[in-house]
Amino acid sequence: MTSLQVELERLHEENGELKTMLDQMTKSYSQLQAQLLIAMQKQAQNRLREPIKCEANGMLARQFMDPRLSAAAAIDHVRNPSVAYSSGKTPADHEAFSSFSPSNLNIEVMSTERDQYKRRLQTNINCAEDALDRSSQCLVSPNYTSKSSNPNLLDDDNDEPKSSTDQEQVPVADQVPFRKARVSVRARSEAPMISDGCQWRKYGQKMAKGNPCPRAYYRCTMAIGCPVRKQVQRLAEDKTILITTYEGNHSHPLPPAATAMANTTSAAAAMLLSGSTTSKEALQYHHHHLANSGFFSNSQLPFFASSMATLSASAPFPTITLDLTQSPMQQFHRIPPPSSSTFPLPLHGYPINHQLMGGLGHPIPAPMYFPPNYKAPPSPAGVSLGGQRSTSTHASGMVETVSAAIASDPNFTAALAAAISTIMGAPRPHQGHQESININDGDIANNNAARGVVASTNNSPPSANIGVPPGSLQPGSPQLPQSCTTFSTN
DNA sequence: CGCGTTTGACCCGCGC
DNA sequence: GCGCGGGTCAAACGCG
Ligand SMILES: [Zn+2]
Repeated sequence: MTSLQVELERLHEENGELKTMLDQMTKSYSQLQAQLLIAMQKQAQNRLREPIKCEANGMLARQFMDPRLSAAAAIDHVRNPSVAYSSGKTPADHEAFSSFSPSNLNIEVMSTERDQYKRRLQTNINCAEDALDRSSQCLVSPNYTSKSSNPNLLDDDNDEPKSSTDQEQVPVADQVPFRKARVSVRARSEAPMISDGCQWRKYGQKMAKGNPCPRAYYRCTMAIGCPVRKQVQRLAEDKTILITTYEGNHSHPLPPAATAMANTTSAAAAMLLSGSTTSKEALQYHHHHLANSGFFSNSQLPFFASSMATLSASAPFPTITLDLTQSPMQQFHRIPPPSSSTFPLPLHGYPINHQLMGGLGHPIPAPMYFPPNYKAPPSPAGVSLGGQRSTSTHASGMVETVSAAIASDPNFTAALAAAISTIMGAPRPHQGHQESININDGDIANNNAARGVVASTNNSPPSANIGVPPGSLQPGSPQLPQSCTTFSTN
């Protein structure tokens, strides 16, 4: 009895420690991510400024524009990331890469926002930055703001008073840009909706043009003003594949269960952005670079998955597509649409899958799809945080929470890796260059919540989704936190 | 009765 | 100006 008690106590302590650790990790993760995103933005901007030979589409125009404009555009661009995940089986399976990683990601980037962007740029040049919507901003918890008090996150900002810009002048809350970018995720799922840890309210449904299956529109309801939207639609050819397209950044802290997705999309969006701003070549370069750089060894990044990236000139919005459909074994090579080009890119596939699929620490009811070959995170990941613990995730109560939190770690690692890799490889062919980035914290002023829509919680539609445990909010991990640091890329 | 979904109207950009 | 298509609004619906 006594020994048991002692043991129990010990466990409690350990638990506490773990929690703390987790919290810290989460924080740093968030910070890193924010930094990363910012860095990416920056790169994008730089890229825009330099007249690079981009094969591309609309981007060219931008590039040649007034630097400022382009910068603004870039920013703007960045701020609205939209990411779509598409999963499904790949139509063709070449063996592109073998992947040890659970899922091969197929990334398609359609960088075709051009016209709209141009326009937008022209119209609100004055402060694209401000204009960035706070809407898509993610706020950071107050505590987060330790370092970041400098108001300027972008160099450009200096030039222009961000103060009263077009609309609301919120402190620069939006470090993370992406206004229009979209991230689409493809995943096999019988459930009507993938549980991504967020709460969604359906606000519309429409028959898509070339698809028998209707497209559903959801809005994030975890916070009243949250600008995040998502569209869910089944693939016409294969109805078992669900395509979820995300747009915007959460303006509120996310529960652990939701961070994976959020982070993933953010990273993808960032990549998209850097990619879009980058030429295809650059991307390839990036990939190559990554592959060759000893920076990360595969062993260290168990979660890395190979993926394909596609740039397309025909998409309305810059969109990046992550294909989670494949199980590790079935690799595939996606066949790019005629107008797009694909190339391999490293991305963190596993975690996504894991999380996306609802593989959080806690058991989730049916709706979720678990990857057939899903295994506990490879312990080799020991290097990475928390990897080892995640294996032992079936606990209850507190542990559950913790494990859930931990579950997101792998993702964290992957996301980070992806992000970093993007940064390192993509941007400048010419290496060696240091940039310091300052991010300030902001708050979000945006509240268009005023709409008639009532906020409600719970995402699960009748049949499927599972919500996230209400209590498991993770204040410390806003999707895009801010901080200020220096990044060196080379 | 409250709240989320349903569903047709409505809006808006775009091409003709 | 018109039609189309993607996207959103919001009154009505219907489920606990
Ligand atoms: Zn949200």
